[in-house]
Formats: sequence, structure tokens, C-alpha cells
Amino acid sequence: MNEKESKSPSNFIRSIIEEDLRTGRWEGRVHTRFPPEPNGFLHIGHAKSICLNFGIAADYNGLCNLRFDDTNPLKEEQTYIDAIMEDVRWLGFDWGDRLYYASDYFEQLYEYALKLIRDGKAYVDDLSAEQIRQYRGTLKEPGRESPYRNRSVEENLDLFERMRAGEFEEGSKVLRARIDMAAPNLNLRDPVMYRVLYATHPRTGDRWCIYPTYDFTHGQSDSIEGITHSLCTLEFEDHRPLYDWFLDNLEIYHPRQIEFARLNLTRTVMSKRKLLRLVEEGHVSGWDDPRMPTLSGLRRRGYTPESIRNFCERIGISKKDSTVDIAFLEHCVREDLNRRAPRVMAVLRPLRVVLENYPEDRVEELEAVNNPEDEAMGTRKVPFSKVLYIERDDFMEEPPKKFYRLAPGREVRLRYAYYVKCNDVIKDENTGQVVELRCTYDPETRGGWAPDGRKVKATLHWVSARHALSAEVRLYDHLFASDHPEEAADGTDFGSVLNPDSLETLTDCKLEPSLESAKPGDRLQFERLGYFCVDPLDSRPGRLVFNRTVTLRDTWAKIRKAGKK
RNA sequence: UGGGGUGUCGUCAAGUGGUAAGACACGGGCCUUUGGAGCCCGCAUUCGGAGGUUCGAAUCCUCCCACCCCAGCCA
Repeated sequence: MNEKESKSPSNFIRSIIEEDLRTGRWEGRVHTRFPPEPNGFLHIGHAKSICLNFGIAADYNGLCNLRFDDTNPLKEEQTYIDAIMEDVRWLGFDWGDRLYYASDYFEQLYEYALKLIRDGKAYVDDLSAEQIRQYRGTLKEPGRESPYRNRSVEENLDLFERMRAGEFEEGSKVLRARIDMAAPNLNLRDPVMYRVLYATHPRTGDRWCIYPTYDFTHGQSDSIEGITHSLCTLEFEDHRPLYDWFLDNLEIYHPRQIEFARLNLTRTVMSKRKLLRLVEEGHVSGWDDPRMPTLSGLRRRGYTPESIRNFCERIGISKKDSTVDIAFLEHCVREDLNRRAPRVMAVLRPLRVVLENYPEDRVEELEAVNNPEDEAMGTRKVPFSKVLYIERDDFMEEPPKKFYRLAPGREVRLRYAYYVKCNDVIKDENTGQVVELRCTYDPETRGGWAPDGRKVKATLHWVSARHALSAEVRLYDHLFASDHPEEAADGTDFGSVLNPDSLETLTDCKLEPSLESAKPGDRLQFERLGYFCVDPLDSRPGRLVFNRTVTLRDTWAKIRKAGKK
């Protein structure tokens, strides 16, 4: 346990649990749950909660349930249920045989409601939604009691049973808890427990036409499952008195609700409503667009589950509203991929290079290291020949001070190959664009070392033209240009805050031939460029498509940017 | 005086009366066949503010200030 403790940073929830363990509050048990509503896809904010709940269960020898909070058939769908399970599994967590649905408890919940009615603690109200709102009062003024508040137990029982039987129209009646219309906490002003909804539920079909609200469902579901610590986000803090009230008045097992701050990330939005809008308004290709902060989007982008878990572990848990710099998430994938991703050479924006002194038909197989961080990953052979492609960005006709790549008259190293020197620049007659470089290579420098000890300032990646594979590469960047789009996007059009360059598609990229066998989902480092993965959906043999997960740290880009200021 | 929360480095975040961890970001250096990776150094005399208690306070008390959440038959 000590190792695990040092791995998971201390936080106030763990302190509470350790205190509970010390005092024997739950007979030494720790039992959590992850309770998503199946009305959308999981995002990195959910990952924080998943890692918290499953992580705590694992560290304290406890259990964590997966429970769908499916009490609103108007918004919930089976496709979301399926996607959520896939995402939780992909993240690396296992709920064993403890897959539950709040809808499994509908009958029990109904019984609970009956008890409250019998005890005079719940009543059927005929007020309309609009009237209930008016009767609720305001933040500063108390509410008024409904004229139906004092119906007899018998009448309430009869009405509630008939609500279930489908005798009343949608919206015509609700079941309410009889608490206190003058409570300063609005949640206690006779909250609605049941509403009439003639909707088909993804799991219970048309068996029910009354559905319990979140407040009347969540705590009791926790209770039924024997949850010890019910972890949720800050906005439910005001609901805790109600959570406690139902459990106390039902006189059933009473878990402890603890609230923590949800995750916000710079340059992205996290609310399901806004994510849905991005999808519906076509700003992205879907919930799994690689620019989305959804788990399916991050997966398609090439993020590893390990890096996301590590990120969630390291951002910590607190009650403070906070926004984590997305650079930290990116740091976490780089760190992981640096150790695991095989290196490979790919030229994204090809510039033709002809080695004038290299024999026409000669081909050499040069040895390249697969991962300098892991010798066990071995080496491979890369073909080299007279005509090559290098990156357009690696050549400048008039290089500025700190640019030390290729330029006229300059010598650089081609990785794992030879030193080459640029003699001539060939341009398009009409456009003036550089179309080809005429270079010479030094046969003495095979492998990249000069026997005379002569040094070279840059090493470039390259691909042999004759052997090159063509591919499409999608360069992804932050979806939003602003650090805090959540605020900017409120009420306005996304247009003003979206990053117009969040996706750049390159269709004529050149790859070394070893990539022939790349499989969907494979993650690689394109040397000097970044980490890329084979798109799981669009890539096919002979028509490869890669997604850029994240760039490498780019010192040159930083120098360039600083120079422009 | 509606109620409930939160305020420690640019951003996260430890710290629970004994004299401010760590990470990211940023800046500088070393090293380098990825301007990658790695390594080293720097980066809060101060904890929203003001008082007070104490030998000693980010931690306790008082007052103040700022920000977030709540008036769905959403969760």
C-alpha cells in the first residue's frame, strides 16, 4: 500500500477515506461507483472521475461499480451506453460483474416513494411546471406551499398509483417530497421526485410512464449498492442535504457524498451541451473527431490510455475551480510515447533532392535505430538512393541567423546516411518556387560520421523517392484559439473562438517503406516532427492515413516565434 | 446577513501550529546522428486582505474582499 500511496498524490478525499478507515465507519469497506448518464460520449473530464473512483477502489482494496444513471428517457440512448462501456474499458478499468442501471431499481424506488407518501412526507401535486416554478419563490424570498400539499395519505397513494397506471397526462401531475417551502436551499423546497413521461426507455421500454428524478434516484441507488463514498462534482454540493434527507427519511443505508471540482482544460470546451453543438453544427466530424476532448476523440488522435490515466493522477483532486493547461496533457502523451513509439522517417512537405555524384541505379540499405530510448526495439533497414525527399522546412535559400539546416553551399547530415552539401537550387520558371535541390554526398560519411571529424550542425530526416510510400497526414491542433473558450462560447457563435487552423490535411506525404505494414491504431514517431497514429477508421493498406497526436517539443519553432515578435 | 462553496508561483497542487513539496509552463546551461530525449541551474522571504492569539501561523480566531454554484417535471 505504501507504494500505491506514493504513486497517488494525497488529496482531501483520500484523507476522508483514511479517516473513515481508521474509525471503522464502514467496517473497513471502500466501495465507489462511476455513474454516467448515457446522454453523450465520455470526455477527459469523466476520465478524471473514472480514475478517481476506480483508483481509490483499487488502492484501498475496495470495489467500484459502473452504474448508468438512466432516469431521463428523453435524452438517453443505447448507443451512448455502448460507447461509454467501450471507453471505460479502453481507459483500462474493469467493473467486473458490477454493471448496474438506475433503471434496475425503478420498482424499488417506487416502493420507497410509497413509504414517504405513507409517512406523510410526499404528495402528488397538480400544479403545472410553470406554477411550481412560481410557487418556489426566489433565491431571497421563501416559496409558497402548493394548495395540494395537504392531501390525505389515501388520496396521495391513490393518485400516485394512477400516475403509474397512465391515467394522467404528461405534466399534469408530479410527486413531490414534503420538506420545507421556506428552506434557504432551494433544493429542499418540496423537490419533484417523479414526473409523468410517456417515453420509451432504452432499457425498460414502455413499462413505465413515470420516471424518478436524479435527486430521488442517486442516493437510493448508492444505498442499494452499498456504496461507501459517493463522489460527485461541486454543483451537487447543494443537493447533499436532499441526498441525506431521502436516505434518512427512508431509513436505509446511508453512503457519504463528497464533492470535488470538475476538470477544465485550456483551449477546449467540456460541457456536453457544447460538445453536442460542435458535433451538430458540423465544426467537427463527430464525437470521435481527433480534436474533441472525448475519450473516443483522444483515442483516435493517438493518445494512450496510460497517458490519460497518468494525467488524471497528476492533476490532483481539490474543491477549487481550476483550468489545467492543455500543455500538461500533451506533456503526458509525449512522455509516454517517447518511451514506446517506434521512430520512423516521414516527409510531410516533400522537396526533391538529387545527389549528383550518387550512382544512378545504386540502392543502399542503411541501418536505423527503432527507438533510442529502448534498445530492445532493435533496428531496421532504410533504402537510400540518388533521388530523395527532404522536408521543405529544412531548406532555406536565405537562412536567418539561427537556422542551421540546409542552405546553398551548406553541408548537413542525412540521418543514418551521409553528409550532403547543397550546390544548386532549381526553381520553377514561372512561380519562382524552389522545386529541386542539386546536392553532392560524401561517400566517406556513410552512416553519418565523417572520418576527418568534421562536424555538421543539423541532421535531417529523408525518404528515398523511388521507395517512398505516399500517404495522407492530418495535422491537428487545438480546436479553440482562445485559452478559455468556455466563457467566450457562451451564448455566441463558436465561429469567433474556433481555431481556423485546427486541422490541416496533407495529401502527398512521403514515408519510408517500412510503414507498408502499419496497422490501424499504430502509434509512431515521425522523427523530428511528432507522434502520429494510423487512423483507425480511414486508413487502408495502400492508402494510409495518419493523425498527428502531438508535435515534438520544437525549439526551432520557439526561436522563430520569438524572432517574429 | 438568501443558501452552499473556494481563495498557496503564470497553471495545476502538497502542506492539518514548527518556519512554503512536486509537476507543467517559462528562462539559462550541458549533452546530442531527432533544434527530440536526457541532465543541471533559476523561478512564492511568502500563502486573497487587514487585525488578533502564540516563543512560533499558509495552518487557530475576528472582520473584510474576490470568484464559483443554486430559482429543470436535466443530471
